[in-house]
Formats: sequence, C-alpha cells, structure tokens
Amino acid sequence: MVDRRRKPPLASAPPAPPDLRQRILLTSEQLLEEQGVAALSLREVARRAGVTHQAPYHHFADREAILAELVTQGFDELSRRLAQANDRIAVVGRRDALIASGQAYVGFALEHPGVFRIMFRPDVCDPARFPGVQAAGKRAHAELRRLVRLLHEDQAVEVWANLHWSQVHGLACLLVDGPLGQERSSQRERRACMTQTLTQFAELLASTPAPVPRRGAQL
Amino acid sequence: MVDRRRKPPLASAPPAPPDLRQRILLTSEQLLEEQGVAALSLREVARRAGVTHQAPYHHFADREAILAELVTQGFDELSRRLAQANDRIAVVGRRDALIASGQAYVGFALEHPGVFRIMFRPDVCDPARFPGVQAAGKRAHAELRRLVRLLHEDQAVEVWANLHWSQVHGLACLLVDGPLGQERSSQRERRACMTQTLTQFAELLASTPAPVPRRGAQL
DNA sequence: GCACTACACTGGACACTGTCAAGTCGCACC
DNA sequence: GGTGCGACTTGACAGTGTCCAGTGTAGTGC
Repeated sequence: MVDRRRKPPLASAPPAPPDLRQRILLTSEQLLEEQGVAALSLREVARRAGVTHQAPYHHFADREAILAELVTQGFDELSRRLAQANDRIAVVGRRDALIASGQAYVGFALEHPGVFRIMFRPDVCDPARFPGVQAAGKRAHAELRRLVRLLHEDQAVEVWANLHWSQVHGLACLLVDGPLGQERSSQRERRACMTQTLTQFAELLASTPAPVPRRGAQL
Repeated sequence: MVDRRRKPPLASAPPAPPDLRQRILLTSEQLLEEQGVAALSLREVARRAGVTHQAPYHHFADREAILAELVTQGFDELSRRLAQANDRIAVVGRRDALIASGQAYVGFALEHPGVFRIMFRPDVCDPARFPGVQAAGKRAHAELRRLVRLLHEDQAVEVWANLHWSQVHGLACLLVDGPLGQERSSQRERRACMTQTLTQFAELLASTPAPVPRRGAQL
C-alpha cells in the first residue's frame, strides 16, 4: 500500500488503448508475431500490458481463448482478402484471378506468420471449443469455394476446391515454416517464389483442354 | 534409503527395452501420437519410462533434442516411402507413380500425425540447431525432386518440384489438422479424399500437351 | 450523504514444467 | 584397494497456467 497509481492507467510510451481487453489482444498478437506461440505466455502479456497476471482472466476464460480470438480475426482478414480477389475476376480474367487469390492466401500467411501458424492447429486452438473460430474458418472456406465455382462452373466443385486449397495452403506452409522459406532470407524472395509457383499452377489449369477455363466472365 | 530396488531395472508390463535412450524415444513417440507435442513433457516421459525426471538428460541435451531425433526418424521414413514410389515409376507409369508418391507423403502424415506435425515447425524443433534434422529433411526433399525429374525430364525442375511439394504438403496438412480431416471422422474417408485429390492432380498434369507445358516456365 | 452491489483488478497460493548443480551407486581398471 | 567414470537420483530454482480470496472504485437506490 505505498503508491497506488490508479488514475494514470498506463504510463508506457504509446497511447495505450484504454480498454484492457483490446490491449491484451494487441500485445498478444505482437508477441505471437515476434516470438511465436510458445513465447506467448499469459503472464508476459499481462506484464507488457502493465497489469497483474490475473487481470486477463477477467476478459478471457484462459490462454486458449485469447488465441481463439486472434485466430478468428485471422480467418476474417483472410476471407476479406480472398473475397477481394474473387470480386475482381470479371475485370482481370480467370487466370489472373486464380493467381491473385493464391497471392491473397499465401500473402496473408507471409505477412502474419504467427497467426497463420495457429489457424490450423487444433492442439493450440481447438475449433470445437470455440464456435466463433469454426464459423470464421467456414467463411474463409466458402470464399475459396466461390472462386472454384467461378472458375470451374458446376463440375466437381468439391474436388477442385480441395485441389486449390491444398496447393495454396501447402505453399503457404512451406514458405512460412518449411524449407522453401528457410532457403529464402528476404520477404521479397519468398514472394517471388510464391508468384512463380502460383503462376505455374494457373498455367497448368489454363492448359487443360476444354471444360475448365473459358473466357466468358459472367461472374 | 528404504527400499532401493536397483537390480530389477524396470518391472513394468512390456519387455521394456534395456536401453534407456531407446525407451525414452519410444515413450516420447507414443506420447506425441497420443496427445500431441504440448503433452510431451520430459517429466512425463521419464515417469512412463520408470526413471526420475533427470535421467533423460544423460542421453539428450534437452527436450528439443528428443524431438529432433523423432523428426529425423520421421524424415527418414518419409524418404524411404517416397523412394519406394519413385522406384516403381518404370513399372506403373508416370501418372500412377505420381499418385503413389503423393499417397506415400500424405499417407505418412495420416499414419504419424504427431511426428509429421513437428517436422515442419522450427519453433518446436529448429533444424539450424540439429544438423541431423536438416540432412534428413534434405534427403526427403531430394527424393521428391527425383520424382519430378523423372516426370518432367529436365525442364524447370525447381518450379515443378515446388508445385508438387506444395500440393502434397498442403493436402497432408489439411487432412491431418485442417478442416478436410475434421469433416472426415474415419481414416478410410480421409484416405479416400487423399486419393481423389491426388488423382485429380495427376490427371491435370497428364492432360497437359507435352510431357509438360513448354511455356516460359523458368521465369 | 450513505449503504449496497457489481465490476475490474490485485495478491497469494498450487501443481506443473524444463533445467542446473550436487550427490550416490556400481563397475571396470590399474 | 583405490580411483575414475558413466548412469542415475535428489534437490533446488524460476517460470508457467489457473484457482481462490480479497479490495478498491463506480454506480445505484434510498
């Protein structure tokens, strides 16, 4: 009971959002991107937010709940980017729209590796426990299926969607965590590899005979 | 100093390999597959192996070293499977060899999800720290490139290898941890999805004009 | 102005973790 | 018989997530 400084809520350098919940999320995301999920300890988050180790529990049930919120935000951002690419299909054509969609997916992973990593890791954030995560994931999936429907019309959408998704997801994983990324030191090189691979994929699809690509972009 | 039972080295049910190092690896792999990497605590491993929490340190530098050993074994097994598929290309033809190689990769992931998950996770097991891991990874990569050279002869091997790898790796990830796997409750269903997607991929490649598209692929 | 209550947060505990340091036992070797 | 030495034990420490019991503050009804 010495110096209870309650009114000045946080004398740290940046403006420091007033809402602790928001501050916790921001700090957690920073930590996640800086040092990975293993380093994201509740106590460290609390420390950086300038509160005691118990304060976060007033806003989140547990550590996983914080991650779930970040994962949900991640899926929402991913959906937004995918939708943006899909919406331009009438303008840029199918081949380029396919590349753009892939760039949206892999680009998101490269820009937010910390979040991307845990978005598909049930042992870190179990979608079954968090309906919000599951719903956000489904929205992203739906956006990807929309692209596939636009590209392949009504033939075997399911299979094509799985093929597309595997392609971009694998590329993202290998560039973020795998050897493809480790061999390339700069973000620029990684993006070049991404575009090269996606272009190859798009041309592969474009070179198939009849049914898939035709030029009438009616959306 | 009451009942020092030193001679009976371990009175547990199974034969219990005499070598503690081997026993630790076995126990760790079990734990990894049963409950995931988060549950793999050194102390729990020691407990199951019937020794004190410090005994493992006589055989491994730290927790990560145990995981590194398992990851190395994983890459070796993966290489073996990929090589087996490659070696049959002359017998079964290119299309089926491609499918078989994909089945080897994804099949391994489905059968050893615990190990597969950490094989591409530098934050869990950093290849830079463990030359053995890096070498084993390179061997697997080389096996994959061998397939690509057999399939596409000498044109733009690098790009095609990345494309292949992304495809199978993405499929494996989505089936092991992602929504593709969660939607399918049985291993049989997952394997069916795997084969369907891989077949689609193989046919896509087969439908291209020449052995490969001749367009500017080296970028 | 005053009791009451809900909220946001504090502080202390607990069991668990990985890892360091210092023993201790058994055995081969000189 | 002494003497290393390898394999393992025992004990400690700091760090973690989470449970539990406070405790000031703000808001409300009277």
